[in-house]
Amino acid sequence: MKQELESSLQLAVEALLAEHGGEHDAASAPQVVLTRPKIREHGDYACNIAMPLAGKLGSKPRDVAVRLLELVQWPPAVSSTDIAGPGFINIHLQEASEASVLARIMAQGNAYGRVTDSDGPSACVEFVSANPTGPMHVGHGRGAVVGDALASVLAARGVHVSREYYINDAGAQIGKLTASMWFRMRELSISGFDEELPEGCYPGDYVVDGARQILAEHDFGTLAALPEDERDALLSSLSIDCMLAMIRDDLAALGIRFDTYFSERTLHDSGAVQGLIKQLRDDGKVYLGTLPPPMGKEVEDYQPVEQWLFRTTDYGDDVDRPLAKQDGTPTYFAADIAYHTDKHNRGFDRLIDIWGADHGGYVSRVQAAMQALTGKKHQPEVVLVQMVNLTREGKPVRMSKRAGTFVTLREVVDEVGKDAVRFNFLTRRVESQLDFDLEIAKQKNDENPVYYVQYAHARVCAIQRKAEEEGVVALSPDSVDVSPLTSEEERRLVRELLAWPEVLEQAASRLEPYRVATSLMQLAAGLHSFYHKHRVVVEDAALAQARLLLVRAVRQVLANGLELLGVDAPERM
RNA sequence: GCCCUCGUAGCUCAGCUGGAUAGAGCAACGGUUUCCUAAACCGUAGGCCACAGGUUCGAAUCCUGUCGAGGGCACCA
Repeated sequence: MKQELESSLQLAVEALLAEHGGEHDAASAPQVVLTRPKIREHGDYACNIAMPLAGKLGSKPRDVAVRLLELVQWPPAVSSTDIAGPGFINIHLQEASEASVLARIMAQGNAYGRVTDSDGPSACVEFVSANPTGPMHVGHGRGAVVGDALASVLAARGVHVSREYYINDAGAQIGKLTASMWFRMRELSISGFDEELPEGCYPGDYVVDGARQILAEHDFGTLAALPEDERDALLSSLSIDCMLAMIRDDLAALGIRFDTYFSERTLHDSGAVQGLIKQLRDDGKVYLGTLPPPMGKEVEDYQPVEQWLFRTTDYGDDVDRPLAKQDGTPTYFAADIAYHTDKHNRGFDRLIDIWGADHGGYVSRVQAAMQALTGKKHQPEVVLVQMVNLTREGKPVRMSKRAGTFVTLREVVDEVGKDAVRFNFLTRRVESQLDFDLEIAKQKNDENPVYYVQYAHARVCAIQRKAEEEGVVALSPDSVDVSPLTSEEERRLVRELLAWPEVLEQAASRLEPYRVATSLMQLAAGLHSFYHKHRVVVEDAALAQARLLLVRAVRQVLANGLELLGVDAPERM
């Protein structure tokens, strides 16, 4: 509907420009964009096109608007238009065409607002990608929830989505994990063991649990008898599996599953990383050079060394970036561009990465590298998720992985519940830092917006049960006369439902899943407000049928939205 | 020193590819339950949109600067 209206107006704009002739032609016509006014009196859609056009033509905005309305050929659904304010064109739609949305929602069900497109673009959505060296913290959880919901929203709009977890199972941190595990295994197995945990190792209890699990399946004596490098290789693999199993379990508790777990190690083992570096060297995109010492940070051990540097400055980065460390092994950056190249080669049209804000400085170099390799700009598309400040009763909960004092994501999910965690993480834009208070999120009261939306859903279910009790049988949606729905509250609900596809479209195109959550809160508010003013199960059979259809449609859209967010839609609360 | 994000009601946040009177929840105050779930609803109060310039017919929104918060800045991931 919106597009129909826009193209109608666009034709009128072009006609108006033609009237003026001269240097104005259709190609120079400003783009007509309709908006939904905040104020109801301003119609269902509003357009500001007369203002910029007036500037172009040297006449008054209101005169331009008048002439446009003379020229335009509206689709039949338009009931009236008017010109308001400095020159806004306000468009009012016929109620019938609005209300027919109810039958459409019931016919389409879960598909309402969705787009299915077998030729649609494919996208790899990479998120979480936490090191398999310990449990996930709350910040990981936010990225996980945002990534998961974003993937769902994209899928709902015709994108063929694959959810992917990049396992950082190579590098020094894994060595630390392995050493920590071996320490705990010896501690558990050797009587009178009194060594101190080595510097840099992970002190958390989860390591002890992991060590116990591995010992349950592997004999300590056999392990101890192995040559050290052989034992390290085996233990690091077992440790990673163990940590990954824990992470998957934590993700499952949040209702998240991935299509692919991609191991960084395989990129090294297959020679993909070295191959990439060689290729870049052959292409002259890499050179041997020395980087200046980093600014603003105390670095005692800086020493100028020649390194293989990627010319990312040619593609908008601040400095060239090293691909290999002093000891010759590839940097994380080298592996990561090999990884992104792999994704690109797998044929994805879009690469979308959800990263924590602490990786913000990393964006331009990966985009630069990928542009150098594929020629595509802004690839990957990176969504930076800001930090979560965990508090309890307003006091910050200090977290340190090294000290082993952090609150894990799992503890929070267990304490607060999956739905509350997910919804709270999804009601805010990712750019804003998020305060998450354990005591507030735990309360099952109105400080928790998730219950507000879920309650609206449960409430419709209660109405449906009541209708059934009273012997009111819902007619086929097509045969319900919706003309009795004339009150302010009813019309508001219809308008909210009508806007739903646009909400999904915007959430997908802007990579902003929070729009779904805020939209659901508005719909829920409309439902609650309606509920208190009007009864559904009433004597007047025609009215009862119309209202029943309305609330069923509301329920359907609430359920659709909650499903996208991964939040349950309970029938009773 | 440089780069990124943020600064809107007492609190948590929407509104930001420029539009009409800056919104919601919580907290505060007052009201609503013979009636489909009060986890709800209705009302009142609450604002120099951090600050200062600029662009524009029009700026919370765009640009520049200042201040403040968070994150980042070779050989970690």
